Amino acid sequence: MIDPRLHVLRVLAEVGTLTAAAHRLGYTPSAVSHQLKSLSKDLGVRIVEPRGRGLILTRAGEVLLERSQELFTRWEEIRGELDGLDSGSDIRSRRLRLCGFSTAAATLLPPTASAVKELFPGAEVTIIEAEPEECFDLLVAEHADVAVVVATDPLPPRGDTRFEQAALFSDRLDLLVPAGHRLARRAAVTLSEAAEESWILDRAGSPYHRLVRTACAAAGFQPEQAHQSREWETGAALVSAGLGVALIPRLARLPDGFDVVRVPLRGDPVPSRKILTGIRSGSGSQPIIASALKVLESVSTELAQPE
Amino acid sequence: MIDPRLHVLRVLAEVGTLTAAAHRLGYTPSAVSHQLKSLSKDLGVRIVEPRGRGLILTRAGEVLLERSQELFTRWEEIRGELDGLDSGSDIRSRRLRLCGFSTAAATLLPPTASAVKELFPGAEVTIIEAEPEECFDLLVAEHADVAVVVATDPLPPRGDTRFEQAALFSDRLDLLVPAGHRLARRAAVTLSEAAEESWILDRAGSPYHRLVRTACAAAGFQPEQAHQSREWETGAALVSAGLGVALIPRLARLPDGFDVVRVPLRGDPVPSRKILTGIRSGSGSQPIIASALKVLESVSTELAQPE
DNA sequence: TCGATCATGCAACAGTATTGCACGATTCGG
DNA sequence: CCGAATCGTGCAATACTGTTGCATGATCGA
Repeated sequence: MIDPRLHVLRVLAEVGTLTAAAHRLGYTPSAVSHQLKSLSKDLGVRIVEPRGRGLILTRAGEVLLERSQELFTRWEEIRGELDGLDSGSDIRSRRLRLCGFSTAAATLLPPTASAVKELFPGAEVTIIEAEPEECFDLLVAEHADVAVVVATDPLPPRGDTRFEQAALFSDRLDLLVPAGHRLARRAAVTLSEAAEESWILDRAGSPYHRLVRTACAAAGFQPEQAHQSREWETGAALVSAGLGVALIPRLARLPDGFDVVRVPLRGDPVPSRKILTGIRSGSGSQPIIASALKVLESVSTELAQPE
Repeated sequence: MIDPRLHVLRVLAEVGTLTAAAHRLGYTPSAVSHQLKSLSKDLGVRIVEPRGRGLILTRAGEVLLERSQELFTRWEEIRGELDGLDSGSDIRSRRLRLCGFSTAAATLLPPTASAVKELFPGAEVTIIEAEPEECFDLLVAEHADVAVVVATDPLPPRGDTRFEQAALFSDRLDLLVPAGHRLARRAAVTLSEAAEESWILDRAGSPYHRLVRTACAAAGFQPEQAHQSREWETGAALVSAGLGVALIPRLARLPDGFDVVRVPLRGDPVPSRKILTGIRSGSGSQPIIASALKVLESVSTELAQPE
């Protein structure tokens, strides 16, 4: 509704080079170049200028971006208002697209989807699994309406007026140990009790790696990284083989067949990762989106409740 | 920048039938039908519904129109802000398109254009002659930036938030009489002194016809219409031939060679037609448009001054 | 009831946007 | 200091969205 070329401009402002922006948007550099050129021509104002071998926004470009955000927000509000009063017409029903990182997509979103479908009969609910940073791209591109992401991630734009973010719940971390481990029988342990263990982490630089290091630092030690794993499943396999211990979010379900034990952590604060929701600014006025957020909340407390 | 389909919807709301809207927009009915359909699909809301053999807006359509106007206004403001701070880049210079009814296009706009061109070197200034009602269409379609119209015209949407209208000046009306007429030598006359004359007017229903009748009614008589003329020039020819008298705005210049005399009118109020300017709401923040309005004002007082 | 007016759907078409590739400019590593 | 890599841009070919023209069914006025 609002000129999509503004999205292109915004991505360019973030990444700094036209090529990277194009890649992220699924266009070719040539296309992005033309879009910006035509936008600039339509406005009669120069909005980008070469800086090194990349492009930066001119003052006009920055102002354009800054001010136009209000348009997007306002538009989402209007959409919401429209949905609200269009009682019962099902020209194409409602449509809701939920996106989230893998764990969320597997555990949180399916029950949410079916609950929303019950509240809005005839609505079409889609689930998209995507990396957290990708999620926000999906939001702006209108390929998704609600995002569920991990707060710790590198690029959840903070204070970005494009989005409204809200804390959903804290996903507590459990200590994952082999079946025969000295801590396996304990009802709960503090993180520092595992300070001397060998640790299985994601590779350095990854969001999860940072999360674990931060938690351990808060407990007063540096984990010794013995092995790397990206997926919970491989991590569990390594733990099961006695190669070390790991932290795993309560939400992450493991396949059967691993000889491992989840030991709840206690402490103050209790180690956890923060899950939050994101929507396009203003889109919360759309009934189906508002209701999705509500359902998400009840679903997540329900999942987090069992200890 | 804002979705142009909203313009289509607005015109439809005004005229009531898709075919008429299409005709006014220069599209075929088929195209308009598809535009509305795609808009409706994108929104997931029914925005028009059949009423008789025309279409009317649903409640959602009305709200959409009402609320989206703010977007257009805001966008114009942003444009203005951009133009303001883009100091000295001439990527395509500024561009200004003035539109006005025939007399204005002939007398008011040319000096305005050249004055603006001096203030904004390298700016490209265009003049478009158009009927007053057409002028507003040109504004919304972004084919023109400033309109100069006669207030008396049938469809200058009053209180329409799409436009900002401002009184420019009062164009006094002169009495046009043949050279040897009994009033020809007078320095000024009241309108009622010509009550018994034969009158040359535009055809009934035209804006000018209404204007003259209103003026005469204020002076206490009904003009007897002897002949019809659409253009000032033919009217002057008829007057010159002794077939009657006419009212002609001070602004309207007549070609040489007619044996006619302009006699200024006096009275309270002095018979005149009101000229006003129109711009898209918010676009007044664009420096070149603001300056055009300013220049227009000084140009018109200058033209109206000589007696 | 007949004729006129209207909105809509479908296939053909036109115009716009995108792609792929080549070129010139800039930067970084050795 | 130089070569390789990366970047943005322009041009012709292509793909696509949006428009046209016409036929159809529906509604209204006389």
